Amino acid sequence: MAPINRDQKKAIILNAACEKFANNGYAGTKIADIAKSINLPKANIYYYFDSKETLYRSVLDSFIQPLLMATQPFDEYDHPGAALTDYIKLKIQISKNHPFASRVFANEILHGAPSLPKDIIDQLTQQTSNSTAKLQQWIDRGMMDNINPLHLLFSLWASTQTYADFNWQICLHLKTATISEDDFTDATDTLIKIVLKGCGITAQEAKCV
Amino acid sequence: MAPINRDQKKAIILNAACEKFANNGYAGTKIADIAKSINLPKANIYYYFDSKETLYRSVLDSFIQPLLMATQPFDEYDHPGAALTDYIKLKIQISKNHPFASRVFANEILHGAPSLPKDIIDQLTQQTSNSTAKLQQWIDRGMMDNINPLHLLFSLWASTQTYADFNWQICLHLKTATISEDDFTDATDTLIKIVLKGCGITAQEAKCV
DNA sequence: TAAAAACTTGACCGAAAAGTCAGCTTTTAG
DNA sequence: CTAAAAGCTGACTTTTCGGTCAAGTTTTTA
Repeated sequence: MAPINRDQKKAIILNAACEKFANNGYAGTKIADIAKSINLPKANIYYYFDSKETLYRSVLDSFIQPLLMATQPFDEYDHPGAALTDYIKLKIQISKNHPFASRVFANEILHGAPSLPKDIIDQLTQQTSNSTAKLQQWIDRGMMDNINPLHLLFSLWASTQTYADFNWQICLHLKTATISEDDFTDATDTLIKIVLKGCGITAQEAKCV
Repeated sequence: MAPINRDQKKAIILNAACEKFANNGYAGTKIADIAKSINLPKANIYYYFDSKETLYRSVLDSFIQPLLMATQPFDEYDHPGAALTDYIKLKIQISKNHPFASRVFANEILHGAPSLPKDIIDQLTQQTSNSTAKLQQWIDRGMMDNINPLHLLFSLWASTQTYADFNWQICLHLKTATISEDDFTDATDTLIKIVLKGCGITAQEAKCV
């Protein structure tokens, strides 16, 4: 018989929980449903996770790492075209690769982040400060138009995350059951085109992700 | 004693419900909490609304009208600059004026629109078709760059709604308790600037809302 | 191979919350 | 003025669901 490792099994439960939390929210999700979706008795879930809250927090936690990675282009490049191009690509990749976790996180923010640990909030705040500082620097050096950096970021977050968060709506209008590879490419290209030109960024030399 | 009008009282309950649903989601909201927030006994809520589901549906319903109004600029103008300028202004106004209902609606979409009536979905689909057709027309007439109209709309929706939906996050980074009038102005101006220039739209003659 | 450790689960418990209702008060109609 | 209609609510019922546990089985260890 396949020797199931404890961490592997926790990961299986975590994945199932992630999808359920994404589809139904925290309060709308029953532990029994998570269990049933992977053919486990409810009590078995409790052998691996202390409580519903712990399980939910673990799901949130699993998304923090990818989330924090995305700002890398702002550190890596000293050119707004390169940085924004890669940033948009990365953020849309996250929507594509973590559709459920993205929605759990979105749901969390939507409701005022009641379960988001303070240290994570601090890290996100710090990152945003760094990114806006970098943008302001580029503006000051005449490398891009005088665009409010924070509101630019808000737009980028919203426009990229929307492909995960409001997946239902996207699929409705794209008349498809799931967003295709091509659609993600279209989304990325369109956004990059609008944002670079819209910010008056000319030469770009992105490395491409 | 003040003669309580039935519709007025229903509206009061609806407002209270809207805020609670926005903050806690459908499953996370207790009828007793809605009642307590306006100092009514729970049973009184049930005198005006058959069930929690009915009340929730009514909240959703109340947001459909403002939502459908927003596309007016696409019918009213035959110039992408004018239309997009007013559209962005209108959409951000909605985030400002209906912060709770916006979030209830966002939550509904986030979870795959389980309670959205089919006829509303059809209306939204139809509107989107009209808007993208208009955009395509402007592109064909050389009035703007060849931008994928649907993805442009997705970005506009996301970027404008984010001020209501992810209000917590916006306030966190703006370091404020509530988004100020000036912040909304900044948001609007920034978005309009990026989008018009980003779409290669030159002359604009918006009426301003 | 035996004892300990790890894992599994059906049955149960208690709290929470949706929804009901009988009986009350207030308002309205004639 | 009175009877009916409308409005109100405390107390109750019912169901659902998070969480527990005792009694197992399987795996590991020595």
